Amino acid sequence: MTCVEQDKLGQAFEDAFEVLRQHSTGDLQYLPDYKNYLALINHHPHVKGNSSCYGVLPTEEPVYNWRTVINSAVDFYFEGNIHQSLQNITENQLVQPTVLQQKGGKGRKKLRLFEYLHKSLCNPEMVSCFQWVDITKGIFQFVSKNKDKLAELWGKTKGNRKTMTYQKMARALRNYRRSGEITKIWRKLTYHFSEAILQRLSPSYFLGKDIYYSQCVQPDQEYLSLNNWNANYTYTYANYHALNHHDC
DNA sequence: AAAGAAGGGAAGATTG
DNA sequence: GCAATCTTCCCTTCTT
Repeated sequence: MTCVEQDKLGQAFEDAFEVLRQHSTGDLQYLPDYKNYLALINHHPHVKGNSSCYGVLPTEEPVYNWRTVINSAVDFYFEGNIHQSLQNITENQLVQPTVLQQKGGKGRKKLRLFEYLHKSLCNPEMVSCFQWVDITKGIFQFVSKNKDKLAELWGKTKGNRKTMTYQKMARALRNYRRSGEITKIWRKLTYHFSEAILQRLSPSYFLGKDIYYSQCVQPDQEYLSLNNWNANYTYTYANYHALNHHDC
């Protein structure tokens, strides 16, 4: 991203915030998120968000939701990206290679549901099915409309006889409560990876990075209205993840 | 009232 | 054979 382009994006944000200032009901305490977002882009100019990610998501938030404004700005800047719906993704892109990973060279281990979910959460193609709410705390949320699609893919990955549904997958998730690997939190369709699972599955370099917000969403906010932000956020993270891996 | 989401008991299936 | 890990079915309760 050149300086001129950064200026343009910055200007788009400023314009968007000016609109927000004129219409909001005082939600501007979240301005630091915008700054962090810019910091990420500035610090890693080859990483950029993809506005197309949120084309498939529900748009039920108020017009002047601050995140909507931010995303509008990003969308404006990155215009030209083409919406890629779930229908356009081939099955090969979505279905993970069947089961099994090597473990220390001693035999194979079955792919577990939480591993599949965590892996899929880092796949930008899956934002229409579920997404991070707070990536550093391991909180994620299913998208009501496409949650069964994700379950179906999980079922296919496992090679189940019958079609997997969200209801059945949620039953498996409830079983995780006993082991504590994944717990349900009070929000609709929202779950939480345990610290131990996160440490096991998350890239270690990620956990220490302060460019990621310690909290994407304030507790009293409506998670369901954050799809746009999270879609872009997830996509940006995925790019960052890939590039970091490459750099290392 | 209806639909969706959530919780859980119980039995079955698969796998290491 | 056994334990772990789901999967499947079904019922109830709660929320929107």
